Amino acid sequence: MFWLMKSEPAECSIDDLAAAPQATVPWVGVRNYQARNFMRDAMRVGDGVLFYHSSCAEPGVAGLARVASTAYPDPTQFDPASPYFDAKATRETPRWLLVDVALVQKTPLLPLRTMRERPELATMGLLQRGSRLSITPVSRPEWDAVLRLLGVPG
DNA sequence: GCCAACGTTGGC
DNA sequence: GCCAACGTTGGC
Repeated sequence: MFWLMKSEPAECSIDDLAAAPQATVPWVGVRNYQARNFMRDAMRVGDGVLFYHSSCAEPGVAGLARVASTAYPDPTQFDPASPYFDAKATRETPRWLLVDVALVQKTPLLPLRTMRERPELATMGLLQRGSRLSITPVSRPEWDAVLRLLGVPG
């Protein structure tokens, strides 16, 4: 399958991902059940990921990545010092899961503005009215269309 | 900073 | 189970 995953570049940009050990980061901080369930139930190692920059000057797809692990507990939920701390989570019954995400390649930015202009992308979850989900599935045709716009060979 | 849209919480 | 209040997201 294919996915779009939002990251605030102030938190973890595509360059931060590239600079991480083995160009891989644990996708910490997801605190939405639907997004968690995608990671827990539907993601498979090797799935393609559109790495999206959100809440920034130039929102858009900034690179390609892949799912690099199965789901496991997000350690930040147990850390009282973390902004992602969840007092109701315990190590015995963790509430939040994550997957590791590995860089495939940085790309030229495909701006959100451009994506909205493209009819072939109109079905993307990201572009639906009121959509806020930080992880959304991407269909094969949507994936192919994005790669074409990025100038990346499929 | 604004605000629309959505998710969560908690009283009842 | 309902639903109002509140908090968050995220583009603009």
